[in-house]
Amino acid sequence: MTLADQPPAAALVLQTLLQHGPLSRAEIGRRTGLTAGAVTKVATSLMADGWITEGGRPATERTNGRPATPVEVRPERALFAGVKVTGEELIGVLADLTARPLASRRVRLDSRDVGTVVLAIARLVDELRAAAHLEGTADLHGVGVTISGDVDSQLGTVQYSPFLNWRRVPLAQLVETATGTPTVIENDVRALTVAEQWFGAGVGLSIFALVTVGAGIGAGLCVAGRVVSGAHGVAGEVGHLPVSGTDRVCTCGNTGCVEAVASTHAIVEQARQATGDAELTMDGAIRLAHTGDPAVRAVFARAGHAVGLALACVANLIGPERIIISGEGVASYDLFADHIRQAFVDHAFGAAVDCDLVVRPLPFEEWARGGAVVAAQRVFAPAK
Amino acid sequence: MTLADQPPAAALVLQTLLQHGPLSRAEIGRRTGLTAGAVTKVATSLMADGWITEGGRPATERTNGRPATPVEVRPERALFAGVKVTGEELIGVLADLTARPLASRRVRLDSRDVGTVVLAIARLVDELRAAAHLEGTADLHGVGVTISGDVDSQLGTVQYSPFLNWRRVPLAQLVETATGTPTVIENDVRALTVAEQWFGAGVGLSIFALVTVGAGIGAGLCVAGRVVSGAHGVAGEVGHLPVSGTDRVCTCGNTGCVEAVASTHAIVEQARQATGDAELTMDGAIRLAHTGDPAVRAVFARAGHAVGLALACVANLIGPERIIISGEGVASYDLFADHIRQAFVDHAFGAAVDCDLVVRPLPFEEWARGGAVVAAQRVFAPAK
DNA sequence: TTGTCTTACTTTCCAAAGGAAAGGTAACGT
DNA sequence: ACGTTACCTTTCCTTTGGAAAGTAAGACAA
Repeated sequence: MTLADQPPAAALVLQTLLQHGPLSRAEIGRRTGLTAGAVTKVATSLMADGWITEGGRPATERTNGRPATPVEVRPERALFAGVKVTGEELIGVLADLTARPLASRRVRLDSRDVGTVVLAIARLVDELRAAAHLEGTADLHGVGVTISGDVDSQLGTVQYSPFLNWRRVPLAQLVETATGTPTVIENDVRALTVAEQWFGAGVGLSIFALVTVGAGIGAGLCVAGRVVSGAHGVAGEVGHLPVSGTDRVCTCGNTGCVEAVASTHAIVEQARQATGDAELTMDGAIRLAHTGDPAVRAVFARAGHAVGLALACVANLIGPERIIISGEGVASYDLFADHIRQAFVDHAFGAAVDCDLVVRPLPFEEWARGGAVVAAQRVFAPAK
Repeated sequence: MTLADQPPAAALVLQTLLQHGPLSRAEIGRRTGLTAGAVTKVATSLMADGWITEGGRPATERTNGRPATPVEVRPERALFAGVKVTGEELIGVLADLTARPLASRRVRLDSRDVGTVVLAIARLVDELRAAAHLEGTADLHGVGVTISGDVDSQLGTVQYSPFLNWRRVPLAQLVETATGTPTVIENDVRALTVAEQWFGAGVGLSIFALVTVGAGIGAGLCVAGRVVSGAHGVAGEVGHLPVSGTDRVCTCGNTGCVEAVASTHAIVEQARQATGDAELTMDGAIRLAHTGDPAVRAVFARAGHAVGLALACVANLIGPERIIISGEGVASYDLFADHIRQAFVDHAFGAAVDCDLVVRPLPFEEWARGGAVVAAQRVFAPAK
């Protein structure tokens, strides 16, 4: 089922293939530091177990010598379900071993009661499982549930979820029982970070950050191949970095938080104040800004400035190779972009400005896919 | 010479003994996860090579059964020199394997020319070497040079040092040639962080930060056993987090930097403005504050507030188990302490307030000791 | 066609490392 | 004295991956 009965190097080889597509055995050896003999043995073993297969075009060009026989991952070897839980709905995705999404479903939640939600998750997973059967492959290998808030993925418990008002819920156990499938849970931003680490804009980077801008503003940090969880479950809380003046009060009760000026809610509120239109929506504000309304544009400018400062904090503190900017807020990115960049380059210290800023509009399904990747990690990156 | 001819587990065992004093073989097995047999083998091998010795009181209490025979590190097995280079002087320390300082020297620098400094380092190391001979043990095993600025410890080059105005100086190679002893170099704050990680307030913590407050304000981060270097050599730049208002301009040209209000220089300058006394020194400012001068006290309060915000940023972003506060500024810590703590608890998000704040007055020799520890790391934590 | 060159892959052999398990050892209590 | 307990040692064995020699498959040239 897992790689447990494979040699340790098998995980290394599989990871390399997952991240870098079809490769010849020789190339795998070069990248992993294994000898050619070792690669052959591992590859044979992985092939016997259906994890990889020969075929696929080699990435390398023609040369002298014997032509290479590339091997590649068999994506259908294992399927995973990822479920993102919000206060209002469940978003589910079925993904294969290479994290390609095969199906997705959304379900509204009418109750935030633990039992109800667990049942809804189980039903959603069953639908995805049915879709998996349509794919004509084996059963689900694992389920990954992601949720915002304080999640202890080791224990498998949700320590505290503000949106659902849950405390110390052993969600992994509950979902595992309800679905009959091994289940892991993880904080939503961290799961998204893991997905980017293995299959997104973080592949191959030793250290990077993922910042999501939207209803909330959060971040995931990946250092030396592991996503930082923080000693107390708190990490990547860029939304509450105190960098944006003292005039607005954040939902957390403080002043100065990035979220107090740059969250969707904060932007709408400020735009309403600026225009005097108490009914203004985000879309309306974006339209006004696009038509050049100076007051609304100033709101976006300030938000962009705050986000830029937050990115500078991240860059100055951990020195990432790249910061991936994402989230619903990215839809109106053109309104912030210059201000984000400007504030960032102004306040990034020294070589920290060399940090690469990348914008990725990750749709909501991507968040659910993060869950699937976390579940898949149990297979291809065991015991980390 | 090194642990190279010892089994891989030897490093693990030696590290455990270095960090947790005399332990019985059984206890080592429990802590490292090795079997009893493996520990015996490794211990025998380490003992044959002089790294450890039987003896020392066991930390555990009397119980039934055969009494334990504790083993402990032989500190004199290897000696290391640590040198901290500043713009004005060299500080050198001779330390043993357990990082205990055996001797220390200071030398004024009258030139910042590379050749001159290298020569002065070599002379200083020779003096320490002489002291080592007095100790009646073997020769120096390694030299660790630390220096503030952008240091690439892999390459062994100082990429940029503002204080010395050096660029791309292959210092490790130069010092190694001049002293005839294997030499490593490292950024000074990172070296201090490594020292705390192995032998200080960071022992046993999975994630912690060290913040130094003084002429500059910097930090070292230790995540999952490794000190973060940053992709571009920049990391832990808390001094330039933009959290402290826009009225004062930092040396980096920006406004809002913590250093602009909380560095020694900034405090003196603000105190001079507040009192109108253009000759006021730091000591004078501290005296005035202690006698209750409200204007000067406000300067310290603001500095403490800024440092507290910076600590909150660190806590919110990486979620350390502990933040060690250190540096020359700690001398007047009583003037800041409450404001630091207040700003920290106000702005630390959620469980991040559980982060432990510890004050450690690390004298300047400790910085040099950091270099010795970095050099020693090459022995007991190879190839990390 | 044939030989040589180059690179890819496979096979065989082997040394290292640490686990499992059994045995030896030194204290205590009865 | 004897059992109990926990520590330590020894022996044996599996696993793992490296070294090195051998095989395969194409290009190229004579």
